[in-house]
Amino acid sequence: MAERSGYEGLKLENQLCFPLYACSKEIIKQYKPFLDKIDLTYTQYITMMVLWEEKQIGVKALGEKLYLDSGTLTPLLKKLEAKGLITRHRSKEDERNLIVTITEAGEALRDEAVDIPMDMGKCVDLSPDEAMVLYQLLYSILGKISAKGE
Amino acid sequence: MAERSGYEGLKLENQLCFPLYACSKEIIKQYKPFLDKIDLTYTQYITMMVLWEEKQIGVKALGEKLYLDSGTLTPLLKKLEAKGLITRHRSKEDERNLIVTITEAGEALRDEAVDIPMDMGKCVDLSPDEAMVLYQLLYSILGKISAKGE
DNA sequence: TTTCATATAATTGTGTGCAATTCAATCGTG
DNA sequence: CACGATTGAATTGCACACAATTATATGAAA
Repeated sequence: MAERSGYEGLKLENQLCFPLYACSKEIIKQYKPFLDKIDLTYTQYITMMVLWEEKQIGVKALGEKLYLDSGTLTPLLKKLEAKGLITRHRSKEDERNLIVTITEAGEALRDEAVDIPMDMGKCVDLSPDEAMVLYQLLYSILGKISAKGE
Repeated sequence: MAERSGYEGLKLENQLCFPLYACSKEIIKQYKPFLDKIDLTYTQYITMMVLWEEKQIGVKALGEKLYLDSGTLTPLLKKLEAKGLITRHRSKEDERNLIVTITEAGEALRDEAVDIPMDMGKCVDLSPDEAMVLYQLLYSILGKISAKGE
């Protein structure tokens, strides 16, 4: 009621996107000390999380899971390969597809990473209910956006 | 109950941080077509949003509002200056402080940006209640993290 | 089978994002 | 006033992130 300028929408505090963006960055920053211990960046960490589950996956499927494209993944995967955590090779059936496979060393790293989720949970400190609500809202948004792009 | 591997926490779907990170990126991607029209990147856009409100602000205060540091802001502000949207000059009282001031052209851009929040609202499509809950949870997290760093 | 369209990863270029360092200005203490 | 500590911006170096382009491989159609 107070504001009739027509510019109300153009305020940082009135945009959902901004706290989302800021929150994401700040939480990732909280991960840094824990990830430093296993010498991974955040993006490398979420990539390894997929590989700890899948053992083997194509770059395209990996990109869909992580919402990342080959421009980001190609150099990142080369670094993980250089660290000895994964191998990269072309699919025999279709040479266009590059398959990423976790190595022994990559598997072993999982044991060193096992406490990170709990350590981080302490940093963020939401109630289970709040976490659930937030989680569902975020995946609802992601679902709607993905649906739009087909 | 089903899973006793001890690795349950190390799954992408069980980490709050991941949907937050993915959601932030995907929404920013949705902004692109609208921001292209006024030739701003997302980071430049939120910077201009502060300046449309404040007219004039120091780099330090700007960084605190945007959760960005001088390493990000310095080159970004130079680009905005090159576009003629802002000016940069040192404070007379304390030469360490760099003051950013919006120009006429910067003010004028506000009129071209005025529809962006509504256009984006259509893209995300949450109910007002959901948006409010999400908004409050995010600022609650941001508040707790800021409080920890004093 | 040749050729055109499609699929996929890699490359290129631009713009963040942040830690660490540097540099200049200011402040506080003796 | 001197000088060491602090502050604030700029710089440097590294790692994304993504749009656009390129290159190669596959598949489909004539």
